[in-house]
Amino acid sequence: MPELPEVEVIKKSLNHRLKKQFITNVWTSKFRMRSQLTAQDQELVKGKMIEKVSRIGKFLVIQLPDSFLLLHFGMSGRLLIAKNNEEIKKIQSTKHVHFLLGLSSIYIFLHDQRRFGGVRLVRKSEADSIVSLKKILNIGVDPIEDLFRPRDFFKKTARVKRNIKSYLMDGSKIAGVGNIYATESLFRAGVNPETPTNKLSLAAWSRIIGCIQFVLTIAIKQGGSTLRDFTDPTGKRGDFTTNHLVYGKKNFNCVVCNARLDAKLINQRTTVFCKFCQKRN
DNA sequence: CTAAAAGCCTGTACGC
DNA sequence: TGCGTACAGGCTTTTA
Ligand SMILES: [Zn+2]
Repeated sequence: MPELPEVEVIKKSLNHRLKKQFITNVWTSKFRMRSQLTAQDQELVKGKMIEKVSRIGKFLVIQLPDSFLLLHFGMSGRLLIAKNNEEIKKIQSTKHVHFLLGLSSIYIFLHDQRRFGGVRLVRKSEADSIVSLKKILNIGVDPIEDLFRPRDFFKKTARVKRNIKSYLMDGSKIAGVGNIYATESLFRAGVNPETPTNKLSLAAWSRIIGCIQFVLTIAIKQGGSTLRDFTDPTGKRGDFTTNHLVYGKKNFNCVVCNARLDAKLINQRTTVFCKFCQKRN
C-alpha cells in the first residue's frame, strides 16, 4: 500500500492522538506476518508511554522510551482506531486484524488482508536514535524530510546503468517511493522509466526530484491514494487517486499529447508511460 | 480459469 | 574477492 504519502497521512493523524498515552494492552494474531512481535517484545512494550509517532520510509515508528515499535503496511495494510467498546468490538469482529495496541484512551489496530506488512520492535540497545534506526533499516534519502539534491544523485549514478524507475523504487537509495508515485513522477518529469541512470542529465534529475517532491506533497494534502484498501485511521479514503495521470491508465489517452498510453513490466511492476512525452532525458 | 494489485525478501547468476 | 544489480519466485487474499 502505503507508500510515503499514505504512511505520512497515518503518522500525522496518529501522532497527536497517541502522544503521551500509555500502552495497556498488546495482542497479535496467530497468522504469519512478514514480521511480528515476540512474547518478550510484547512484555517489554506494556506500560510504556508513547513519546511520539514518526515515519521512516514506509515504516510508521511509534517511539517509546527504550525502543521503537515499527509498523509496516505491505500492500494492503491499514491502521484503524477505536475510541469506545462498541468501536473496538466492531473492528475485532472483522477479518484480517493482526495486531492491536490498547492505550490509555484509544485502541489501534493493524488490518492487513494480504499480510505482506508486519510489526517489529527495535530496542534502543540496537538503535539509540532515529538516525541509527534508519541505518539499520537501510533506508535512503527521504524526499520530503532530507536534503534531496539533483547534483548529488547525478554524481552518485554517473556509472550506474540501472533503469531510473527501479532506482527510484529502491528504498535503500530513496525512501518511500513505490509504484504509484514513481510512475506518476516520471511522467510529470518527462523521463522514460527505462532510462539508465547514467544517461540522465543534471536537468533531468532536477525535474525528476522536483516532480517527486511535488507529487508526494500534493498526495499528502489529498490524504494519499486509495486504490482499494487504503484509508486513514478514521476511515477516510485518499483523494490523490483522482490526480493520477498515468498510473492505472494503460490504454487511456495521454493528457498531454493524446496518444495511447503504454504499459510495460519493469522490475516486475506494471509501469504506464507515454512513449512520446517521456523522452526528455 | 487467469491476472493483477500499494512491497519486499531470498537465491542465483553475472559483470565490473 | 566482493559488491551491486538483474531476474525469477515467493508470500497472500480478493476482485475483475
Ligand atoms: Zn503524451
